[in-house]
Amino acid sequence: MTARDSFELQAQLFRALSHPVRLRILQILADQEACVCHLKTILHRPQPYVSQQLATLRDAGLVSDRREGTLIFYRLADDRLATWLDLGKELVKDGDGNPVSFPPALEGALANCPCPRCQE
Amino acid sequence: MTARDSFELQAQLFRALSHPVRLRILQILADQEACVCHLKTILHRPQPYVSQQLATLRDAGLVSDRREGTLIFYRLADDRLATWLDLGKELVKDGDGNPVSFPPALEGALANCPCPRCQE
DNA sequence: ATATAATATGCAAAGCGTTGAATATTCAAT
DNA sequence: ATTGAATATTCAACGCTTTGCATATTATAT
Repeated sequence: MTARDSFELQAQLFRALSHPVRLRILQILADQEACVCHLKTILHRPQPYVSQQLATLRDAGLVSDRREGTLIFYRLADDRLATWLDLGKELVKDGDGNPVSFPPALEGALANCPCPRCQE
Repeated sequence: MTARDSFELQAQLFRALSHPVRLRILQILADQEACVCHLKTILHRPQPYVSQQLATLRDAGLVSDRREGTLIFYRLADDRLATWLDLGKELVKDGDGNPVSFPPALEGALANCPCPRCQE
């Protein structure tokens, strides 16, 4: 492992994080694991689109998944990720250099989500 | 500021960080400020290339600069950035999922650098 | 075996980032 | 005013990312 390689690997990690939808997915998963249909409902995006973003996160080693019947639940691959992402939010500035406030993670069941956690 | 916007701004920050040369520059600046010629010497890259990467970092609000005669010194715009980047290194994994070790920041004067800090 | 629900993959068009090369700017010195 | 040194900007070619859409896979139920 050369020095150049380690920075390339770090850059790959940041590249996987440099997308607003993927960041939203990670924030949702920071709360608790979620199936694809749950994410698709929250994000208002077509299912293949969500699966593609999840594949990018999976390839980067940021999330892992587990199958339960026909549903597949995704979760953060590393517990430290959520904490680190939260810390990083303090460094985000808008166009004028002012700090940015993030919306609270939306928790609980979704009325229009077909997954078992939402249908009880 | 909508929710979608805040994640877009966060994504822009990560995009600026998703480049190996820019990450090396930030690590160098985490030690102390440096002029372009110093960075160019360490990185073995042509001057316009280095200035372009610095412009990307500046546009993202990650570095700021100060002119001293004909030299321009760059430094981290936020003290918390260095700490946060260091923390993030623990999350970097190689292709097999193993942790990655980063080379120590190379400090001190450079023999082949023309800047005043190296010519004493 | 078939049908259906949930998820994944493949593919192409459009957009964006990267890079090298040429050129422009800024400052200091003569 | 001209020169030289340090840095910045512009531009074009190339490659990668994004996105929507069609299709494939996997598992369950009948």
